[in-house]
Amino acid sequence: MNVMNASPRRKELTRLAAQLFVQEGFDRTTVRMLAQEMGIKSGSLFHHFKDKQEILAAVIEEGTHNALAIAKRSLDESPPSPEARLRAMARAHLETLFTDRNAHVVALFEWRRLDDSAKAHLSHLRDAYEALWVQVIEEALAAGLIHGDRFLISRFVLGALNWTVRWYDPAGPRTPDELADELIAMIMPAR
Amino acid sequence: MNVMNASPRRKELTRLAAQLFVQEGFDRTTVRMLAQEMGIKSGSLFHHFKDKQEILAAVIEEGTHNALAIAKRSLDESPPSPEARLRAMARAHLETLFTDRNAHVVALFEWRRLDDSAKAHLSHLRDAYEALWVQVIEEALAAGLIHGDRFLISRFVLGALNWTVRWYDPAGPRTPDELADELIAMIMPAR
DNA sequence: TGTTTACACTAGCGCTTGCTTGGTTACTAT
DNA sequence: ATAGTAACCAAGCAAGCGCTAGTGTAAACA
Repeated sequence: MNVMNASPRRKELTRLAAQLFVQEGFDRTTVRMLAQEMGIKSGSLFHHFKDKQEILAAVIEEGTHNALAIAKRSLDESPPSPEARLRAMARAHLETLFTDRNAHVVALFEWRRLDDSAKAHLSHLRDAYEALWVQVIEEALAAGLIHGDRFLISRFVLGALNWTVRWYDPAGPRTPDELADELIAMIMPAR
Repeated sequence: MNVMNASPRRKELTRLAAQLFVQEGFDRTTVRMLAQEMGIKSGSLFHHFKDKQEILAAVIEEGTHNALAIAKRSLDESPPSPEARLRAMARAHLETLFTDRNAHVVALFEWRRLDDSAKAHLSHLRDAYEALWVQVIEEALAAGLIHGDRFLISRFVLGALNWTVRWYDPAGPRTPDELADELIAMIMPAR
């Protein structure tokens, strides 16, 4: 088995797996389906991954890692005003949600299928991402842009954003950035 | 097989199935697990339901039906002001989400497992429910309580509300009604 | 040149899955 | 008493599942 996590072949396989997991769901995706999609036989799969679980973990890790990187970069490049930073986070969230869509849908809806050790490892990444949100929202609260409980707000906002994968079509008339701006406008009393 | 949809035995079985589907997910719940939970043998299950799919459809139909009934009743009993009606819808949504929690979690996260004919049948119920939301939001827009695109707002709000099943604990310090009120406050500029 | 490594293959094991079959029991209506 | 029906059970089938064992091959390395 290949232990090097960043093998380019493995990365490509992870991408294909994410697509199948979204189409069929993790449980319904068989190792034979995965192998066929990758152009190999099912036995060969286990040269790259220890077991099926590990494929799932690789998909989710990849997606969450990217989300964290994009959010940090966006915040760094954003003007320092609380409103700009709030907008930057919302835009970054939708950007990563729809460029890396497959991985994120898997992360959102197949999280429970991870075994305990994978969950423990990955929840650190996820918590780091949520912490960015709470921080930006705290700044917005302090500036009087919004009102309410910071955890409640971050969860409502994340819920609204994550739910977009269920209905939003990036090929439609509205860009992800516009979508993010509309949400920010919705929760900001002041104009 | 029992064709009478409202057989009391079948209703009880549906309730138990909902619980297992939430715990394990639809795919991971085997007919043997379902049967054991119900105190019968796996073969006997197919006296009550044509196949495993039909159990899922029964769970989702029951939940969606209740949600629609509760929302309609809440609107009837609400004062006629747009703000009161908006608040009533949000409260009704969380009320049904957490009294009928199992059925709704299944409806939200196992919808894709339904076959096409079941989807077609049940999406009518769901559309009727969403239409109530769009209507109430239209009234709030007309009254100047909120601003923006009505479909966008209803989807953001429903997303935020539905996502609560992932983090909210009804046994915690906040009641569902308070939660609903906080969300309404978040999207209403005027105080 | 000989050895290792990466990657793929064939073949199939042991197990679980949804579902069917044929029959039994208890109750109810005639 | 008789017939009908709802609810259940024991047994098991055919298909599919994740995964393993053992082998082949070509490139990279010593």
